[in-house]
Amino acid sequence: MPRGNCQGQGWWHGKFRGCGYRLTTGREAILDLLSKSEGHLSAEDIYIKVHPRYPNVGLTTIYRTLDVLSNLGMVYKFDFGDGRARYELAEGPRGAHHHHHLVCTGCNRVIDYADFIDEEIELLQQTEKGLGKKYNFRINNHVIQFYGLCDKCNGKK
Amino acid sequence: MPRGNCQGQGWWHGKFRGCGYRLTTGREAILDLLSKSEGHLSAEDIYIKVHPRYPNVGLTTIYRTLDVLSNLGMVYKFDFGDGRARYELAEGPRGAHHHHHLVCTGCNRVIDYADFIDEEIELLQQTEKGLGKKYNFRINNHVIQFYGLCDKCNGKK
DNA sequence: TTGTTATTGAAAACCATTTCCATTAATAAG
DNA sequence: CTTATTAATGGAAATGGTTTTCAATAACAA
Repeated sequence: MPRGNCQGQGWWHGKFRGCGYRLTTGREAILDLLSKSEGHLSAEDIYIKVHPRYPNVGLTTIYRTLDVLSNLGMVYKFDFGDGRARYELAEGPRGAHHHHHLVCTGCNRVIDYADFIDEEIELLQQTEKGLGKKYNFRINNHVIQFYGLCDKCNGKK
Repeated sequence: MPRGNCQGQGWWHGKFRGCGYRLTTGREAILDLLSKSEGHLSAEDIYIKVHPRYPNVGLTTIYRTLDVLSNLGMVYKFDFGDGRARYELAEGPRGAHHHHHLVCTGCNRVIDYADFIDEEIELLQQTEKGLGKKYNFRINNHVIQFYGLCDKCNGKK
């Protein structure tokens, strides 16, 4: 059964099955948590939330599942510079609320923003198109992040 | 002597001295290499190039120096998803050639591009301004990256 | 030249993530 | 439903980039 780029439309089950992945308790629990949480969860965050209820979902499984989800395009993986990866559901059941990130390098707080997002998306799409053609790339993702100091951290000097 | 955000104009020496840092052989060697290399060097890359000529510049010093340079804003630190940080001189002696990155998730190749860069910068500046005001952030950096498959990796399926 | 102290290297510690491998369980076939 | 196949699992161990420790060194100011 095919495994590669399985970019479908449906939700969990169909997508998993269609790509030859099995639907397990752990995977459902992780997807469930992600869809109920407000973004930026680390593998450990997820473990701490999921493991008590599903004691036979280990940290290893969390990592493996996140990797699968990431490859399927169902989850985005971010690096906010604090030494651990963060994960976010790419699109909720009721459609995406696209946003980008504003990261405080002082306290590692991350703010989702959607201001100016339309202009950003517009520009990104043009750029993707142009770059894709020029460099012969099949672009399927992008990252925009701003780094700075939040008011609290800025005050502390 | 002050250590914090020392965003000056001059080049190495002045900047270092002004911030209370000492100018050492190792630091000069690292800066020298960075200014002569085309971007995206990892700490190890730098070590391999610098250590033979300066045997008493260890990997630890490389990391520490890169950290200092990064804090001074003289070097940008990037994560291209291959598990190691990459560093780039923020601005060459003859001024910056600003660019963003196009990363192949297949072979980890990184392409610098400067197409559309003017529009990107323009939008980024507007966004920075707006976000800074709205969220009370002192923004001093940004990242734009595109991820995809280069022609070779795309062909392989 | 000398005193102060930032900087250094080597080794050890750190810690997020990955790998190993024997066991378990999801799925398909009968 | 039962059984066979093999993907998935978890705990422990390994990995590997980065950071910390600490005694020795070297930049710099006096």
